[in-house]
Amino acid sequence: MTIDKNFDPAAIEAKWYSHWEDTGAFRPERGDAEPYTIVNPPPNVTGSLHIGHALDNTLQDILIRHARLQGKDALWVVGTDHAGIATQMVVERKLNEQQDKRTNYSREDFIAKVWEWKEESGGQITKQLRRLGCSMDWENERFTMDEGFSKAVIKVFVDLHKEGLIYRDKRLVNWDPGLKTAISDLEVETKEINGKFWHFSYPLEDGSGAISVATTRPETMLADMAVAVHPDDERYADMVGKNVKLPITGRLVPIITDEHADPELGSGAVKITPGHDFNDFDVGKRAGFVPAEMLNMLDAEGRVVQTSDGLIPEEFIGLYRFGKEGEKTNARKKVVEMIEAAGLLENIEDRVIQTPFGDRSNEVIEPWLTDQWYVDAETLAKPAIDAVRNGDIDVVPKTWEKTYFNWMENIQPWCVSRQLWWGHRIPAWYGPKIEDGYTQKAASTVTDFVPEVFVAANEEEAIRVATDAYRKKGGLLEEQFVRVVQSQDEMFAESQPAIWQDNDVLDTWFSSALWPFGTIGWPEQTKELERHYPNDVLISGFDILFFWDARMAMQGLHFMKEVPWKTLYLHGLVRAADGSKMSKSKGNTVDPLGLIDKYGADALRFFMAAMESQGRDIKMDEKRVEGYRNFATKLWNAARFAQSNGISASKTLAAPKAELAVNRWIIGETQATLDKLNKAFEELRFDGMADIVYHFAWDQFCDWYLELIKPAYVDGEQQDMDGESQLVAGWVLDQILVMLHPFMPFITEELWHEMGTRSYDIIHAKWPAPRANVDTDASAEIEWLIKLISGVRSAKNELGIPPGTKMNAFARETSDATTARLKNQSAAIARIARLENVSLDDAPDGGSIQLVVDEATFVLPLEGVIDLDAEHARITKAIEALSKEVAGLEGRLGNANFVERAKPEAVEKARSDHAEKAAEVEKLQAALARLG
RNA sequence: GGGCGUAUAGCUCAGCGGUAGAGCACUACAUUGACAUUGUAGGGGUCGCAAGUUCAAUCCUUGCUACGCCCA
Repeated sequence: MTIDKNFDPAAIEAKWYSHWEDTGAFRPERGDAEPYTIVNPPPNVTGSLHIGHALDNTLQDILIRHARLQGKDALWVVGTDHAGIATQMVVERKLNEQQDKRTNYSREDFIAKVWEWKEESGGQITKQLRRLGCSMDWENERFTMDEGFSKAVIKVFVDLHKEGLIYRDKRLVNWDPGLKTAISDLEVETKEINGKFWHFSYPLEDGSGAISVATTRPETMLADMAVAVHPDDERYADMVGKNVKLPITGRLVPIITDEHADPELGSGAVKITPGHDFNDFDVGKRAGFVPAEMLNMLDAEGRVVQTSDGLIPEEFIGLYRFGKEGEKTNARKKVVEMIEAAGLLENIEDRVIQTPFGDRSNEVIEPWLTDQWYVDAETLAKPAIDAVRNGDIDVVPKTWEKTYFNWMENIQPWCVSRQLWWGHRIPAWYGPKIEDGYTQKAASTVTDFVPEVFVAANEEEAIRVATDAYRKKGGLLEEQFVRVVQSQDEMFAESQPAIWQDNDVLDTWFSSALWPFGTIGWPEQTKELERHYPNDVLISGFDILFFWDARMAMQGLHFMKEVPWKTLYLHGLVRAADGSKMSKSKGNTVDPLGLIDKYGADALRFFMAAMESQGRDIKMDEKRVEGYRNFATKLWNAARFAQSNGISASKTLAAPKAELAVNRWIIGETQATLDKLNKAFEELRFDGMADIVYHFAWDQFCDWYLELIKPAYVDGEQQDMDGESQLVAGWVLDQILVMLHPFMPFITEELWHEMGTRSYDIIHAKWPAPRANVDTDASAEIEWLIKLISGVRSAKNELGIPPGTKMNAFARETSDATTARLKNQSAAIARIARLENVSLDDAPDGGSIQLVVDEATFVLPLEGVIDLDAEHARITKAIEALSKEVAGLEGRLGNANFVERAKPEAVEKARSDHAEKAAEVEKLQAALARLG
């Protein structure tokens, strides 16, 4: 086996990934080992891998591979999210392309079509995650709508309902007229748009005058129910209690007082539309209107409908609330025109308006009065707040705690019903109120019909529960049973006791909140559940802290009585090179698969790790990805070099015994690197991890160690490497491969096998634990050698002497230790520093380079080649730089305050630094004097 | 309006109570030798501004400025 001259990532990536997957390498049987668990944020089944996924999943894979190398029973749960709205939109769009539409199908048929789409085109992202090298447990891949998980979702709904933590309520919701569904507060994005502020004059009923109101939404005046003024506003004191006769509708509405009216804004009086404005809803409730009485004037698509008092003129019915692209009708415009025609339009101001938009549809959200299901988030949030406060959940970086607390402490009821077909259908059935009589046929009452609600895990149980309930209330005969129909209309059409299921589905996030336990068996009490809950860490972007993380904390604590994960690690966004947010519409996205094609998955992964410093977004920098591709190439070539020098796979896990200083040194460096790396893992400092391995592999191992042990050429032929160095180099290379494996799984697996026959793949190797000591003598010797070599190289470079020039050296004032080192390292000195002979005799007269290394001065004569002036300048420059440092240290040491009050270590260090540098200055000055 | 974050070399970013580092870029030199996806050497920073604390501040505190994000 010989390593190819060229490193081609593509050639090895597919090979090793399928090997791992085929051999079950991602989930080895380790039932007795300490468990380690991460659940992957389930990507949308419609999704494809974007750069954010690449970051998120790389970080997780690093931790999972590391845990696996540590011998833990590492489980990385993977699956996809059914993504209610997103998926339904995709399939509807496909139908539209064929001049077809969802409503041409029954609910069942449409859902069947979505499943069909999912089987054919969904889950593309799972293939792409494989290309990134993610070592997930594919054998147990989950889907938020698979049978087991759905069971968990239904159970959670039923149980929360039983506990009173889920309830149905009529109140204003954020209604998306584009998608025709309610959405939660989190799915609303407030944006500033340029709008207008219309000032209308509302005449008083008694003809005694008028009151001026201003609004940004004139069309809603059709459903006005009051005019409010501030209780302290003297201007309107005598009007309070009177009625206004609204223009257009002629509705009589009272002038009321409410703190909400801001005396400073406009005239100080505001129109109140409780059915279409969140503030007005509250004002309306305070004024004594119950939600069921509040006037609604819009349908699900935002078109005007008749209010229950029938006062909206016929010409308005069916008009869209305001004009926008594609909507020819415009209730807003018509209202303003009619007000103006009536002479009641006072003026129009330009104004920037905070406007709510649906995050998926980008439609202006309409506050709409409907019955929806709500989760009592406040109650569920409390334990989740405590868990972070008392450290059961460790938030990394800590700065996010404040954001978490702030949101959780002000949490609002969570609207979880969605008017969609794709998703978990709400397990609630409705039936007639017993006191209304279930055989009631009065069609006119159907609209306002308030049903009996039966929440049950399935239809059978719902029938049972409903039957029991009706019998108990005496509405059913003993032999009668409730049956299930499709809708309330069907029930009213027939004179039979019947129930029908809620048509809505649950918010996608309601189900994904159960991911940490629903994927590992719950509600069954499985062994997996016991072993892998709580999960060890959750890695997520901060953008889903509220959507997902916080809700997992709430549901996990409620149903499992334990936190879902011990650590919550939040990372930032990957931004475009210019710092802007990547988005498809801006066209500035970077395709991670393209980067993998170009530089290899290992390079992209290493980039993600290296750039991930806590609490900061990552700016895309393709040059750095390229740099890490170069790093992989470097490693490849180092292994090739090793192989060609008889270095092969280490036979030992422990560091080999070594006599040579260079080997003792590199073993110590390996240990030191490992210590630093382990610490970085503990602290989840991904950038630190990458930095540590990178510099050890490249600087220490390749640039110094391999150069130092490289055998010399004799008569054009390279000599054999000594056996000890072969063993040690093989061992160190193995340690590097293993340490690097979590970051660069593909190249490390390839080289692992190229270096020799192995009894296991590197994915299952043992994390290094050399327990070697740092040999301080050996380290000092090699550090000295490096200083000497660097000094010679640097001097030659500055004096313009070709680096290959061979010279001799004469050492002055050498200590015994230096004399010994010179002897020990003579081969390396000759080969790398190109000093063929280092003599302890006096140097001959004439031009020479003079180097100070510790106590000794090395004189390198080269008659006729040394430019005396240049050498003079070089030494002078060095003296100047050093003298500056010496002066600084002297200043500090001369300061009584420093000597008395600074930490003793600091004073001691200043003293020794000063002595060392002052001595060096002296030696350089002596050298300068000798130069003449 | 409230909260959070960021400001360090030309660029992208680490860092730290003892006067600064990496990668890229730049400059010079090098090549029968693992690697030009390379090597060696080098230049480049009053650490956003101001005040305070301290023997000592790029680091801690406060204020300011600029940019970004979240919530209302």
